[in-house]
Amino acid sequence: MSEEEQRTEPRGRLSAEDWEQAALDVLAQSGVAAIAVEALARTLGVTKGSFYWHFPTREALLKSAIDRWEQRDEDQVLAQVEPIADPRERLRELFHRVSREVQSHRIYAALLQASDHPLVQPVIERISRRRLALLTDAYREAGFAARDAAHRARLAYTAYSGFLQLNQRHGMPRMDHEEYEAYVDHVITTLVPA
Amino acid sequence: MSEEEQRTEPRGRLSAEDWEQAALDVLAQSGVAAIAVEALARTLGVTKGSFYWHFPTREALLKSAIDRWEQRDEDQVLAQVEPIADPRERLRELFHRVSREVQSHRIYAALLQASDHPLVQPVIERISRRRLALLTDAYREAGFAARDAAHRARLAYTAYSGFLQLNQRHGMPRMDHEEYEAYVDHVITTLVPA
DNA sequence: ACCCAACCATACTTGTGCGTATGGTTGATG
DNA sequence: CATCAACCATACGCACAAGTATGGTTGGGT
Repeated sequence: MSEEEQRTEPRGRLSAEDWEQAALDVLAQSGVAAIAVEALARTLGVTKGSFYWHFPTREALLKSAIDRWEQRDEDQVLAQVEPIADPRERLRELFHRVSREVQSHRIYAALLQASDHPLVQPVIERISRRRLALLTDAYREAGFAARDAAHRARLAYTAYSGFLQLNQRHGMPRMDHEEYEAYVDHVITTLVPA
Repeated sequence: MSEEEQRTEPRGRLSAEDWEQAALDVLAQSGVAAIAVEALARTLGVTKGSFYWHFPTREALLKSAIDRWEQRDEDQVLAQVEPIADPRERLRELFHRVSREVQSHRIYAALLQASDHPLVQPVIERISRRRLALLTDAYREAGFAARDAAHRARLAYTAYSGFLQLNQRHGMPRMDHEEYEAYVDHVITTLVPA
């Protein structure tokens, strides 16, 4: 979680997807509340007149953008991790991947912070269930009893969420790259059975 | 984290503290954004005219209320846990206490969710530092090397934050009382050295 | 060349919540 | 019992962001 990413605002006419992408960028950097149609219009070089041609309402944009992200992200995670046969190795890889991604986790963190919003609450719930199930299955395959697997998965997932919460946006004493790597290793050796 | 708590709205004239307490109640249940002066006035049975006698602005109320909570909460935690001599026992007690408190953690969770707010950001930062230091010290006393102690403390604290985030307000598959106890035990045996 | 659908600008209306202005009520105190 | 400070009500003003109404522009197909 070190590099920066930036979208290039499209020149010329816009499509609904352009608005969704712009919304996701703002979401990643400033949270759900910062997604305002006039502000978005400014960054896209147009006015709200354009927006309300593509979407009936701000909520509609939010929904489309978030759904688009959820789809992309979920496919990506599953494709990268599911094929790994050994469950311990799969868990380690999962932790490592998660520790290196940037934009997608920024968005998840932003959604997490706005999880009282009626539109994002079900998204968070779906994602939590899916990822928790992914972890739980891996732990079971790794030899954990059903209950312990569920608990360990929950622990891992809450640690992940809490980390996003406390680091990305503010909060904790920051770590440099080297210490961050050491931390990730510590987490893996603590939470993944040898 | 199972019982409910409720403040009784005071009859008769109000003081600044009454407003602060009401604000904290709303904060615990509905988050920072829900602290609105007209809404608060309604629940207190008065109008905004009253509010602006006690406080110059909404932000001032927020600051006072949060500061009051931070003070109370910090004193309480430290008083209850610091006297325990054995570091492992202290850690276990800490986890258990944290798992049973309600209102104070609701408030912390609410603040966590609003940690991009300029007024709560420094509060979260202070609290994170203090609690992280508390944990780190305990792990060091328990025999961890400096680096490992810091990492384990961070893991424990992020798990705590993430748990609050994902449970209290929404998100994860909910647990009944018995399973919750089992989960806490799992966390303790996983994160506290035997 | 023209025309229509896609796209955008301008100028509104509306709702919400903070803050202000001003005057009324109450209770402790001399 | 009179008075003054503490407390509260009512009625505003104002800013900000969403949404609406309406008309203008642009480009690709015929």
